[in-house]
Amino acid sequence: MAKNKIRVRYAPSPTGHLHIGNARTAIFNYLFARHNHGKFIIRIEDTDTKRNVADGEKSQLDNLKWLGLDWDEGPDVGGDFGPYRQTERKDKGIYQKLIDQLMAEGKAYKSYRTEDELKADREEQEARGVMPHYEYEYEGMSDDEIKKSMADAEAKGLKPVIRFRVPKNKDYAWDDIVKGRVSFNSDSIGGDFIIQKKNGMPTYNFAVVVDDHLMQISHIFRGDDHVANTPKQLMIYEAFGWQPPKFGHMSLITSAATGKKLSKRDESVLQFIEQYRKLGYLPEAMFNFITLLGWSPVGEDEIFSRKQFIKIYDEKRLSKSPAKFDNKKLEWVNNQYVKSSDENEVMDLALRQLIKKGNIPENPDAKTVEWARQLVKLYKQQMSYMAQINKMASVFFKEPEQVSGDALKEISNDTAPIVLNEFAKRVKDLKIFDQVEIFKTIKSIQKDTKIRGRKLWMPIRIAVTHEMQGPELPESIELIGRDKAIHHIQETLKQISK
RNA sequence: GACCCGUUAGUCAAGCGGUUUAAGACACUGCCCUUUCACGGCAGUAACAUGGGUUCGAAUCCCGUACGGGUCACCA
Repeated sequence: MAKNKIRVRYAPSPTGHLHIGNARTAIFNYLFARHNHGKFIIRIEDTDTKRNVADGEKSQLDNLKWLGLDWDEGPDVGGDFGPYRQTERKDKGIYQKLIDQLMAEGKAYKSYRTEDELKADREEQEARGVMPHYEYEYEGMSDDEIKKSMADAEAKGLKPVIRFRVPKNKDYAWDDIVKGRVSFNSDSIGGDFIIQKKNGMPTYNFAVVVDDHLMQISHIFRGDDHVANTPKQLMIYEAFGWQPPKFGHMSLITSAATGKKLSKRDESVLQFIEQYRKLGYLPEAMFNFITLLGWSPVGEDEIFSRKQFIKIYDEKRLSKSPAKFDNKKLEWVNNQYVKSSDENEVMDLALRQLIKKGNIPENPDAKTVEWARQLVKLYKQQMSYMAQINKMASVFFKEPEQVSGDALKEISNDTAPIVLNEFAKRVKDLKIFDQVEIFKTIKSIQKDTKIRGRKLWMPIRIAVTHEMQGPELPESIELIGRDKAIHHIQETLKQISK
């Protein structure tokens, strides 16, 4: 690419774990940068010091790395445009200088209206049915009167915020990369907005503009919820005479349950990457799934590696309409990866889940590890995320509950007890207890009893595993072990003989 | 309430005025495979929100309506 340098950023605030929506924003910026051989930058927007949490930044970065992202500049790796935390930039006086400039040019001013007053205004406006907005507090005053009003406020001990003087009745428009032409009239954005808080911190709308400009950001991909911020930011670019970057506002991910944008309170969807990570989802699969939420490739394939995504990524294919988060599809994608992934990777993750749940000891011996390996291999075809192994294979670890529901119906007949009695008896006498012999045993029962097919296999499956579905039966029985298998069968026989 | 935006099957989506009797995937249903279930293979059900235009021709362009969403903080 020979055009201007492509530089994009992901700018999280360190207020908590990496959210799915933010992860998606990060991924699309990353993909855009890598596809175009540009730079991907991380900047920490920590100007709201009250909301910052201790490990927020670290958690964000860790989870991004887990997803397979890497960046060229950022708080942890440095770069030529640092510092990469807004609080540090503030300490360097970067914002103050610019704010002073705006004030000197009459494009910003000190505002002394208190938060209580503003709140009252808003309530009154809302009651009147108009959009809540700030009304210019010096309306109609001469320069001298303004000066006096400010002096009076200072005398009362009020601390000012700095507001940006919004131009009257002026249209601000841009060609959005995903939405097309979007336009706002300056009168509809809520009045002169604050660019510096009472405590001296710049506000988001001001700091982003300053930093994006200073960091030479060329494109901004962010969530749809930022559309309304864009005209404000455009005004600031204009006030400084800076060239704004290109904007792309991506549709939001919504909850299938509520239809609303994913919010932290919505418990129908796991919201944080961290949670998926803990459940043993594969990072490649998460990357794959998230990328397909609101973006689609040209062909008909759905499974792509990170490298392939980088190659085929095209920001013009970002969707305009919001996408609901579909858990089933997520699980399907994960299962695709589990099935085709490296055995050791899956094994490793699954082992950790087994240990976490206490199903195998903290430091398993070689024999247990080998046994677990067989177990994981057995369930690999049907697992989506690794934590499922604990439930899927629960029969291997604890005494199963009574057979019930469809499974009970399945074995409530005359032939089931015959099969089970025979199987228990013959298995007991087996010289070698392995899957080959178990298979032969089942066949021999068929031969002698003439019971076959589902009526033969299902009772055994249900009695031994208490599940109606699962991996290869002989192999499963071998792994469960002879004593346990026989015990389960006897318990089941007791239950159905009543 | 105001301002912005969106609307193809249950869900994700392709589609960019004629090649569309509208792809593909998830989910669902059925069949096949495996002397069982699952996995896998094959097949099937199912959609252009609505009313007007424009045009020889509209899912595709324009306008209205309905519905959905986003934003209106000294949060980002």
